Amino acid sequence: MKRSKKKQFHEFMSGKGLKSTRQRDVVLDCFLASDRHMSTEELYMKVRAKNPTIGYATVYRTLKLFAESGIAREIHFGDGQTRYEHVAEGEHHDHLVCTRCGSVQEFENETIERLQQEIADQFGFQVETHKLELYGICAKCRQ
Amino acid sequence: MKRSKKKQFHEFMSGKGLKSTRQRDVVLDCFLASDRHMSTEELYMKVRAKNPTIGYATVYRTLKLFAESGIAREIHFGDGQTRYEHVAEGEHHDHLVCTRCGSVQEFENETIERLQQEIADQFGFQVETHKLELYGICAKCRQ
DNA sequence: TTATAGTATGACAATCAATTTCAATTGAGT
DNA sequence: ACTCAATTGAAATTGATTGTCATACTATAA
Repeated sequence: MKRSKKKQFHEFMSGKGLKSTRQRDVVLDCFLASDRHMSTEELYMKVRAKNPTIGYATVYRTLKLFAESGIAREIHFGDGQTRYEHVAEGEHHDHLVCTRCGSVQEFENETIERLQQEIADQFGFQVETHKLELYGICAKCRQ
Repeated sequence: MKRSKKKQFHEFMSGKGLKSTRQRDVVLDCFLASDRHMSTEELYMKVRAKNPTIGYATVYRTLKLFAESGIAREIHFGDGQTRYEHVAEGEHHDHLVCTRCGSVQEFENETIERLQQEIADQFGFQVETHKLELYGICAKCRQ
């Protein structure tokens, strides 16, 4: 699956007449090798470890390309930092965000998805994406 | 209901030993007289119209107090601007955000709320708040 | 009402994430 | 290898938000 994401990204790039570079490959590798949720800064640190000459701006720019190409998605948890998560084709997942330790648990629920669709239909609204986040205290922190 | 929000805010303030001032009253009036979703800048403009000497920082600070007091809630739609919405006691509503015209439609759905609770329980997660937003094209923009 | 102590204010500086600028470099097709 | 547009890193810039600080104000006590 990592193979296919690389491919997806490279196809997107060449389709747009954009170039494949050393730096972008490093950023891509770090991203694919990472946890699902990654702040730009976290990724920048990993990239630095591999190649200290790569600049912050490049990481920002490359992450935007990931989002455009569809292999990543921007997420905002309201703490002022943009994060990126991997996008698995067609799959949607939502988040349980612990407000104490910051951990993020994912979940999926088909019934909710369907209800969302119904609601949107009622309003004549055409859904493109959605965001569902539950904030609270995770099991570990509650002990 | 506006009466009670004013009261709620003033009780919060005096309970914390904070003071009621001309400026805060203006900001509060503008907020209560406004649409449900308001960026800080929009509110600042309205405040300015009433009293041009009130500064940006005061509006920011006052909105934070609104959130603390429970009469308002911060919302983030991912466009880099913090917005505030009115909080009606106990009520939760979710959003249909049009990515074309920026309009926001609210909705409520009890079944979804219940499912969220069930999911959280499965993970031993204690929900404090949640956020559900559907992004797409609104009926008006689709025509 | 006046004094008093602590809070609030506005102007401006500072911060933080994110973006842009720009001169120098590099990638890909010819 | 050559050309040209795309890319890069460093630094400057933006835009939102927060902090600083001297002055002004509020609320309570006296």
